[in-house]
Amino acid sequence: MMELTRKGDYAIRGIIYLASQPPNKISLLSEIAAAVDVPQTFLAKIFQQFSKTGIVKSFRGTGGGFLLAGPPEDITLLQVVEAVEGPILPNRCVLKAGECERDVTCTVHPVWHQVQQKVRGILANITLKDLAT
Amino acid sequence: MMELTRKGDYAIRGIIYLASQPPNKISLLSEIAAAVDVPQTFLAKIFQQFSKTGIVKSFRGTGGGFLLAGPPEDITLLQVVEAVEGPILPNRCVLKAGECERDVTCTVHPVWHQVQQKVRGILANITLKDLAT
DNA sequence: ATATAAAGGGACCATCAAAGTCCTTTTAGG
DNA sequence: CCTAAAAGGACTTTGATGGTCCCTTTATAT
Repeated sequence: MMELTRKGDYAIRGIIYLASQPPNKISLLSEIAAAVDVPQTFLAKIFQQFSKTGIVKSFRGTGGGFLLAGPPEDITLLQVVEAVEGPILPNRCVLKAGECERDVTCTVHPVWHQVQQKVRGILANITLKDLAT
Repeated sequence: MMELTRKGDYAIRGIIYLASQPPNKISLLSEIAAAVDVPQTFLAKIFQQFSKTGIVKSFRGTGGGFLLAGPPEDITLLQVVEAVEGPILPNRCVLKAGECERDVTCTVHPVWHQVQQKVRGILANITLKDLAT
């Protein structure tokens, strides 16, 4: 359980590639996809999400491509993962009150909350600088 | 991401019910299913897994049913979750070397390992006694 | 011995999200 | 205005999740 999806996996690989490039070097999607061995069309979707959440910048047309939106040390693994996988919610009832019918009496609730906090803490402490080669 | 499946959710509810019963009181599957509001046939599968991993004892025939295999304070949430959901593996490459093509060079690997350790630690610290009402 | 009450187990089905493809549109440069 | 890129929508495929059904085994009670 608690497995990262393939999408998350690809996302991390792709953005680490970006982070490993010389600063301001624009990378083509085709280039990234080939380098990290991910289907280009699928990676495209992933980078669109990156672009929307603002952790990468994209440029269209000739000479276009992708660029990290900030220095690698400012982008955390948490941001990357949550950008494509959504928020980290070990159990449906962790955040959204009301989603858990057993709401008030749920003794397990605080445990999942603790898990969530710990995991987010770990991921928030790792930056792309730590991960880039 | 990192969501518990419904199976895991049901499993926890079911076993907490057991843990909340008087010691040595045998509970029927039908009774548990009704109490925790889970389809009985589905819960049956879950308790079969519990039975296999040895955290509950089952008795067949008239007067049969289920019983916690030990005192609630000896059964951890980790055992319960892993019994039905399998081991906690945030990323495919965490445990099984070789499953990760990028093996040796994978800088993310240690991060997932850390996540795994923390989560297991939290869950291993919670027993059914803590959770039962 | 036989009827009955339970769990065990296998096969099966439905639904939904993950994973991936394809095609058209928009944007920018040469 | 042609070409190179990303953006975006629609679609398909695949597999896991969630769940049902039915038959078998085991045990008890009459």
